[in-house]
Parts: sequence; C-alpha cells; structure tokens
Amino acid sequence: MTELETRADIAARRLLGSHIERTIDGNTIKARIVETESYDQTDAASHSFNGETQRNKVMFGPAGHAYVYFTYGMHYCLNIVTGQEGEGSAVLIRAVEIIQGEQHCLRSAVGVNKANGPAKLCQALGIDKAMDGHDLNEPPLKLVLNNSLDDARITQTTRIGIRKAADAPYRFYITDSAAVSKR
DNA sequence: TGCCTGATGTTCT
DNA sequence: GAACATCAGGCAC
Repeated sequence: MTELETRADIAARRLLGSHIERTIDGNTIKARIVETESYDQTDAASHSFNGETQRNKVMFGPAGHAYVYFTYGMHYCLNIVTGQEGEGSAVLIRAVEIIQGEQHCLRSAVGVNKANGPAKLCQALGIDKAMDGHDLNEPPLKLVLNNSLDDARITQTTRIGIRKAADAPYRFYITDSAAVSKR
C-alpha cells in the first residue's frame, strides 16, 4: 500500500477508478471508486485538525487502513488512511459504482442511487464501526488499486456538505460517472 | 425542481 | 450542550 503513503490530495486522485471488494456471507461485491475528498491535518475540516483523539486515532496510523466514523446519529462514512504514519491524513470515499454482486448489497435502492453518497455506500456495503482500523489488504474489505485512469477524466472542485474550509478544492470525481453525488 | 426539516447518537468543548 | 464530512421525504412553486 506504499502508493497511498503520499499527500492526501494525490492519493485521492489515485483512488479514483480503483476497486473495493467487499465480502458478505461469502458473496463478493465489487465497486469502483468514482468520487473522493481528501483531508489532512492542515485542513480545518479534517477530523485530525485538532490532533489525535480516541475517535480519529486510525487516521494517524499506517496508510491503507479503513477509518470509519459515525455521524449525524445514523450514518457511517468510509475513509482510507493515506500519508505517513502520524500525519493524520485520509481520503473520504463519497461515491462508488457497483460493478459486480449488486444483488448482495444491503441497500435496496436501484442503479447509481445505490451508493452515490458517503453514508449510502457504507449502508450498501455493510460497512460500520467494526471496519474501523481494518487493513484494506485483507478481506472482507479489500482495496485494489488501479492507476489506469486518465487524468483528463478527473474533475477537481470544492468539497460539499461541510462548513469549515469549504473553499478548499479537495474533492475529486470521475467526470463521466453517473454515480457522482449531487450535493 | 429545489428548499426545508426530522431522525438520530457520537464526539468534543 | 452544541456541532456534525447525511439522507429521505414532504411541501411549495
């Protein structure tokens, strides 16, 4: 996972087009990452901005691990830890496209609406706090890097759904994907 | 189509 | 006690 030991914004670009393999009850769901946001310790919107806490300690761990946090009382969001150990940087997975095993998803919505939001994709893939700190080299949640995506197909823009540092252009998505979240 | 609001619990100040 | 990296449904236009 050394490719993720880099700046969060660079890692966020690399993660676009990569695959997540989620195994539930022996069934594998494959999803392509189409939208990401990067966060690091210099960023006021990041959980790591105010230093390490019990909640965000995974962010300060080694790259290639999952940081899952609970928000708004009912939703989980999946991040992938990037950068060097102790750096406190991570990439939020905002949206994925299900490319295999859609029938095994734990969410009933159809088509691109299945996983076009950070909380929706966690629901669809059955990701919760049990996955916090999970090594993404191992099942039941694996990250398969794929750097074949052409830079010209990536759009960089400002993040959404946050108040702090909302002007920072740390959101990345695959321009021609239908699964990119609207808000 | 687009804005508003309720649901809900963890975390931090 | 307030903030929060959200979502879905309801309502007005």
